[in-house]
Amino acid sequence: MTFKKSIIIYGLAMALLMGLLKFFEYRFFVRDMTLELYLGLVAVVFIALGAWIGWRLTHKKTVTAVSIDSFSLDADELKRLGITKREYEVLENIALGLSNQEIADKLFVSTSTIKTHLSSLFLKLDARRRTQAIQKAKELRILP
Amino acid sequence: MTFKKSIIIYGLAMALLMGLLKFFEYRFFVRDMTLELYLGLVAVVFIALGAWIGWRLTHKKTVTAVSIDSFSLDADELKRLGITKREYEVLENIALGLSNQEIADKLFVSTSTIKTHLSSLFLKLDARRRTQAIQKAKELRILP
DNA sequence: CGCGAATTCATACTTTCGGCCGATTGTATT
DNA sequence: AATACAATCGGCCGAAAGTATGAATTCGCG
Repeated sequence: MTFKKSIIIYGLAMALLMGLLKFFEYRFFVRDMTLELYLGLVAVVFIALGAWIGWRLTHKKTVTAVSIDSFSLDADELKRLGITKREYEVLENIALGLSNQEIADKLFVSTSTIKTHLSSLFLKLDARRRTQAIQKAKELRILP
Repeated sequence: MTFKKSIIIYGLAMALLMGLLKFFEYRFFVRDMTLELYLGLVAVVFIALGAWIGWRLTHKKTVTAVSIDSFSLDADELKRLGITKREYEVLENIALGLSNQEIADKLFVSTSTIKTHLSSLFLKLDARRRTQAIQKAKELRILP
């Protein structure tokens, strides 16, 4: 459904571009436009199209996700805070209301490990309690 | 750091592309390659570059601003669950990440009272931990 | 007024959390 | 090889959270 639609849209866009190409080609021969300028125009147009396609392809999913829960993780914020994958997993799970033991079982590690990850998280989020960590994470938009 | 790196990478890619452009231009004049073929090549290359840039730019950091926090407290739900005013105040404050002591100070009562309210809340929300209570309250849309 | 619900508090007890150590392993990076 | 970091685990200890129980108030409402 969505895929077919995309194909059609991209096809139409391509056709339009090809038309533009021909148009410019015509002007090229008529007005003796310089080759460099012509190429520059083509390059700019196609780089824009490419960027647009890239954006569409990678943002399709995000857009639908947004309509569902209006949340998209900001990976930069995570990097800025130095929060690792494993730490983030623990963060997600305390936000679900799980205890250290439950998270340990879920992630197949010991509670000691969970505690270590939590301690790191508290440092990085400047929190003293798990509830505070959840709150701050939501403010920073790294949790829904 | 990462930003600067990106700039450099993009710059190098651009330079490379420009070199290719010149190379093809040269071949165009020498070998009398058809204009269409030349343009096609340019188009393909730049569309690829554009797609790549688009992918990089959007995949790196997912920024989604939209979310018109439309939260309206459902008083009916509170009544249905039998949650009292005071209990709800405590619920709000644990969601802010406060400790029992902090809530007690804020509401001018003792921690014993906070604990009592929390126990009632846990019963009514079917939770065993404050984090779980917060999670369930959000699911029930009685907390933003 | 009197009844029930809400709010308050306390004491004793168990469980969970969090801080503060230290340690090992594996994986990149240099 | 050396350095850095992520991920793992453990012990100890005090603080916080949560359970159970009982009881004293205050407040709304018929």
